[in-house]
Amino acid sequence: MAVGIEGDLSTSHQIANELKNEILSGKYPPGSRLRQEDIASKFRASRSPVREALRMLESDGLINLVANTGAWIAQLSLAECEEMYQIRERTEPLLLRLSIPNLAKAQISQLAELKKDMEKCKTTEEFLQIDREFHLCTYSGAKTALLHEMVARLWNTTQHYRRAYSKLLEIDRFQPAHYEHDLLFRAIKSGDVDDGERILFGHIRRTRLELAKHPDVFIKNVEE
Amino acid sequence: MAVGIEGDLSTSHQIANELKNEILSGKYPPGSRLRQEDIASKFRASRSPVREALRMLESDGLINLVANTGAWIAQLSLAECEEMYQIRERTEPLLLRLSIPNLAKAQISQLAELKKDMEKCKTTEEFLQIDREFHLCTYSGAKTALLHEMVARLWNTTQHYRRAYSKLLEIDRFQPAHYEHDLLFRAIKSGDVDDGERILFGHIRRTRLELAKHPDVFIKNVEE
DNA sequence: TAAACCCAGATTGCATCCAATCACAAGGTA
DNA sequence: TACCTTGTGATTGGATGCAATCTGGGTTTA
Repeated sequence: MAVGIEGDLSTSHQIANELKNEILSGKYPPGSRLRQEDIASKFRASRSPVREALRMLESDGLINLVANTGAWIAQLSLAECEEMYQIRERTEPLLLRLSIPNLAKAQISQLAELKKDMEKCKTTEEFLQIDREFHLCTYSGAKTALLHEMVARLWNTTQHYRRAYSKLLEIDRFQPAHYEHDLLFRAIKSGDVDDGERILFGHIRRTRLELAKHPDVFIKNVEE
Repeated sequence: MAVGIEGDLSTSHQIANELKNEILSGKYPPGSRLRQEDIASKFRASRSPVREALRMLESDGLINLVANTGAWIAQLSLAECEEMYQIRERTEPLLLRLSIPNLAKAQISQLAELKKDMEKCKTTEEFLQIDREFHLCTYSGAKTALLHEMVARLWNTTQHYRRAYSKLLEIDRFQPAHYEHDLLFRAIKSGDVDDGERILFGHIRRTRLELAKHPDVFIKNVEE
């Protein structure tokens, strides 16, 4: 039985959480295989909770399960990644709209802090982390659990590609993102939901178009 | 070992598929409990594949799993259902936009057939079935697997409430839906993606507002 | 030479048993 | 009477063993 730090979660949940963090941190590259036996011995548990954990990760879209064959870290083609971004363009502005009216002053000032941190951060990993915190903070006023879940899923499944793309960029190519973050911040601060939606849409859309300029980051599309 | 009709699927998948159909057909009301042992004996299998099947259904949003406690048919509050519909208002027009340019003539004529069938159908169950087929057919031109999956999930999780709501309506209250379907069909036939998006948005939005007039269909919101 | 076939090792899928946890009712106490 | 405690039955969670299936390399054949 695995003895985790978080004592009262079931073994399968502990395994799922730990694996999720490792996958999002980039420890396993997309397409790499996960063996039940390996994971089980790593966590000193049997394969039963591992299998449950793998199902949870599959429902998060982080891995793909194939019957009688195994589990692989999810991999997106460029077309699929663009699809994800188009969905983000539609859903995240909605989430922002539902959030803005409920944001407290504490959260506005936290956003200001995060924005400053992001502008002066040095490593890709640091940027990814703070950028995620910033956007999730802009959404934190919304009480919509299901939409939050959906958006988190979209972020998680595209995490690998945001990382790969960010590493390719020169420092000065980040400027547009910083400007957009500033504009977004101002719209939020003044409570302008329409402007917030519009800016966020453009922010995600621009990133999608930038991503499409780097097809080398993706597996080639295997359609037909 | 369960011997299903569909021979080459794993036991867990067969169980998941069968349960899914039963849930969508309304056999189990929202909030009712599912016991692993009962399901296992029903399918003449052990609890192992049942547990896997329950995980699959959870990831489809059809049931809720609580650790050490059990599985329940998913239940939405009015607020959560409105949330689902708002997400649908944003994502389905996108899917329609991506579909329209690729629809073949065969599909257009199939849509015409479905529309006629829907106008003259008698029972709620029949309407639900054909309405679903109609809309999924309008999306069938899009090659976006992930977006399709997401939309299917939204339809599945709101199925119970569409049924309950439809049963409450008088026959003549269906008229607006028929008109919207006709307008949608014309937009699709003429390849007008912008008009298609706009009409579909309005169609889903109107249904959301109608639903909100029938709070009795939902559990009361348990927030705070 | 290239393609099809086949077999062994590896890996997943399922059944069964035992442990851990929960829900609920009966009993005791203020 | 109302509330808290406690114990039992029911239910889920996890470990182990075996059967079913897949993967990949070597061999055979056209």
